[in-house]
Amino acid sequence: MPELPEVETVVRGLQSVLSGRTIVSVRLGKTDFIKDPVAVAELLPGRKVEKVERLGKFIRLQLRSGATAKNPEQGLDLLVHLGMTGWLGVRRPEDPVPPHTHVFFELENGRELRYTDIRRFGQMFLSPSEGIGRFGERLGKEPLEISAADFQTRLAGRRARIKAVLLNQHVLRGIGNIYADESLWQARIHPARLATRLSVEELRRLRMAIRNVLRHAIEDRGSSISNFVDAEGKPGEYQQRHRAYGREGKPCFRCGTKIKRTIVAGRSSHFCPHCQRPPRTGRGRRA
DNA sequence: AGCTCTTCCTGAAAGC
DNA sequence: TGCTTTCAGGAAGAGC
Repeated sequence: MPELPEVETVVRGLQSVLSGRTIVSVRLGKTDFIKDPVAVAELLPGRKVEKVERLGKFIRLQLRSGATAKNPEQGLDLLVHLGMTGWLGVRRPEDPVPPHTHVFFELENGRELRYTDIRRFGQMFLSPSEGIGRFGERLGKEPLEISAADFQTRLAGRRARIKAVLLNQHVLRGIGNIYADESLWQARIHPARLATRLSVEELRRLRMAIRNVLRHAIEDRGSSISNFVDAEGKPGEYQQRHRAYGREGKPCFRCGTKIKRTIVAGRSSHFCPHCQRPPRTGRGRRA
């Protein structure tokens, strides 16, 4: 499932093949995950992809139209969220089209930018480039960029369980269920702890764990769970380094205790019951 | 404010 | 064996 490292992997793959390319035409299949499909179909042809970047779990394609004296350049961005099963990549038109491919952008160099999404939990929408600042602010901070001081104040004020806080894209952007569990395991913090009860030292440890986990995951080109593959179709390898996620019943890499799985904040959560001590008022579990 | 539950969707895996 | 049910989860919205 695409989280920050997977989206970063896709974005890096897209940059080389998509930057400078112009969209010639648009073909759409199912459109229930697109906010304004008519606008996508009508406004994108003729626009050039200037830049590809990641905003949390969103992929941002910065598009520019051919500016004339009469028509000053109107910056437009296409934002794509891969949801659970989304894939975005460039193919040749003659390449086989996987099932559930719903968006085709024909490019001027004869290639095709395609969007495939089995479950259609993804999102696609347009935004004026000027509005992207406000969009980014609502999203919370990049976990690899946030300062230690900012991290402390943002998280310490939260009364929710730390797992819920990590998944909240308005606090930090880009962390999903896998990397929340992996980071909490590395920081030795139980997912059901209340964020506001974490010590300064624990918050420091958590920030470092998040940075460490995300950086290694990016190096490994993400985790291939749910058939994730990058923009070229290559799987990631970080799933081989998971220490908590998906390891229920297997020994903890630190102490050998069996990893447990419970529901915290409505999400399946994996942790070591020995290294990650539950809160005193311990709840937040269910069979 | 933040919790739980529900909805969206499909395919894999578990259950019978 | 083969059909049915459950589960997975990112995000948003309802209701409490």
